[in-house]
Amino acid sequence: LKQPATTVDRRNGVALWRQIADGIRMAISAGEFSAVGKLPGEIALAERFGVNRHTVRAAIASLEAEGVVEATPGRGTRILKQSRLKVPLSRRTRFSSGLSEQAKRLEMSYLSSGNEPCPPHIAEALALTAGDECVTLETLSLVDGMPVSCALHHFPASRFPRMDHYFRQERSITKAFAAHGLPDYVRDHTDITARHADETERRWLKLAPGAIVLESIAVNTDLAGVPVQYSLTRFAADRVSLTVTPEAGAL
Amino acid sequence: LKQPATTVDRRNGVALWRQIADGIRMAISAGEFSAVGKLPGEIALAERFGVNRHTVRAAIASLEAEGVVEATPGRGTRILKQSRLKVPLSRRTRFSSGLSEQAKRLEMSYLSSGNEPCPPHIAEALALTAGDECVTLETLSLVDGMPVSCALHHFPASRFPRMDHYFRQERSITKAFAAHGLPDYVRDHTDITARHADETERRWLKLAPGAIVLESIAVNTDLAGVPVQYSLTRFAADRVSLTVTPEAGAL
DNA sequence: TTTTATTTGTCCGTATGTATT
DNA sequence: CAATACATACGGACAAATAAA
Repeated sequence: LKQPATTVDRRNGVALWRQIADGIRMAISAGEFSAVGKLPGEIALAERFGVNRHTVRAAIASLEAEGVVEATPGRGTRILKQSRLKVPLSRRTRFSSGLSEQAKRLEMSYLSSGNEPCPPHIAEALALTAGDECVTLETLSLVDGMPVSCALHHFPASRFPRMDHYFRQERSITKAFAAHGLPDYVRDHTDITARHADETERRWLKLAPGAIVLESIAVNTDLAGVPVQYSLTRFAADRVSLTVTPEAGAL
Repeated sequence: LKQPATTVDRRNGVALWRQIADGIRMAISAGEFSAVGKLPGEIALAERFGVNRHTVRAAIASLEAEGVVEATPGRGTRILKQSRLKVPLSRRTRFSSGLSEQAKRLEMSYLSSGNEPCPPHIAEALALTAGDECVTLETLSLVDGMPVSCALHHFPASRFPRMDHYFRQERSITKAFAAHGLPDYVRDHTDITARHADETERRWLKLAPGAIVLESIAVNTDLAGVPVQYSLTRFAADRVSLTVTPEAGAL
């Protein structure tokens, strides 16, 4: 009797079909089936994971809903998506730079904005005193029409009172800074974690339940080192990888 | 009627209690309850997540099993572990540097090693021709006894034929390089993605099913820019955040 | 010390989701 | 498309431990 190649655990809060869907997705992005361009048969997959064929079917159905594969009776399950977008992180990180070679259409759309007292931990990062006013801005980045990241930005209201207004005009944070008389800015530091996407993120990024987001918390400063922007960005983990390079200076 | 502050989804393969456990763990590491040092009551948490108290209890039970919190009747649920380990990424990234202030015991243990023809994509990164021999080395990093990351390293066999041997003696890649006559090396670039942990990673890193790993692919070079090391490192996402800073130079 | 409120722990039952045969 | 077994989630009620009045 053959031992299952990949084991899955029961009774741990994650349904078997989801664990298997994740396992198949992982194998796809590792290029395991790229030679044939389609998945092994349902029975073969069931043996590989040591589960029933119905369970594999449930996993494939969820991958189909994600647009990762396409199952056709008699033909098999074809793989639709494979590679990830490389998002460069450097000392001069901008949305457009580095992505233009990888895609045709880059858009940054407006979600919401506001004006509120700065939360303590953000005030600290922006070198403000807690309670100082700050401008908030929520944005969504799309690459060739596919949502890639959503972000919540904080700016000191005293220095950049109309960031939201200028952003809605220009659809660019760099240009909104320029409109405030700041021609250039650099990345101070970036903190990267990963977690499951919540409901709002899944809606904005068009993610399936259980999907993973890469969360980056970044602080930008002007050339004198004074903080000008605090950003919390969430990337769809299965669509991007973050690439840290020294070429454009340290991040 | 009050809207739940944090939303969780049903019927998507991830149990509610697991989503809530992740949500509470996230809030803890964000320092949300650090003022009181304990969690809100079960009823308050149930309202916050919009679920039954029993569901919150299941979440807390799993956090208790992880050693994150400790529940006592009448007293509440005390927080035992607080923050994520901040793993610095810089041009001079070393396992020990930057972590020594955050923990007492830093260990790097040996898992396995080998000698094999270099896979094409790794050969390209190491500036070798495909099929050239390379030394592989698998390691596990522990911080205060808790596994934090596991890694698979590749080295050019012609230049560093005994990396595995020296590593097993010294328990340090830096020292193993030094034993080969390479006193210093720097990080060229790092590629970061996130995905669900597979079974092997769950076993090594002591992770629950459904847990997330941050995967970093890094290339180190000598001071002349010649590649010396290709590393695939998987971090337990709920135990670390990767911090990219320019202080020590670019990563 | 007693009382009271709060909080965790345990019991019951019921409905639905998950996985196998 | 069954039928079955188990896990998950909810609702209510009450007991036990703790802390504060």
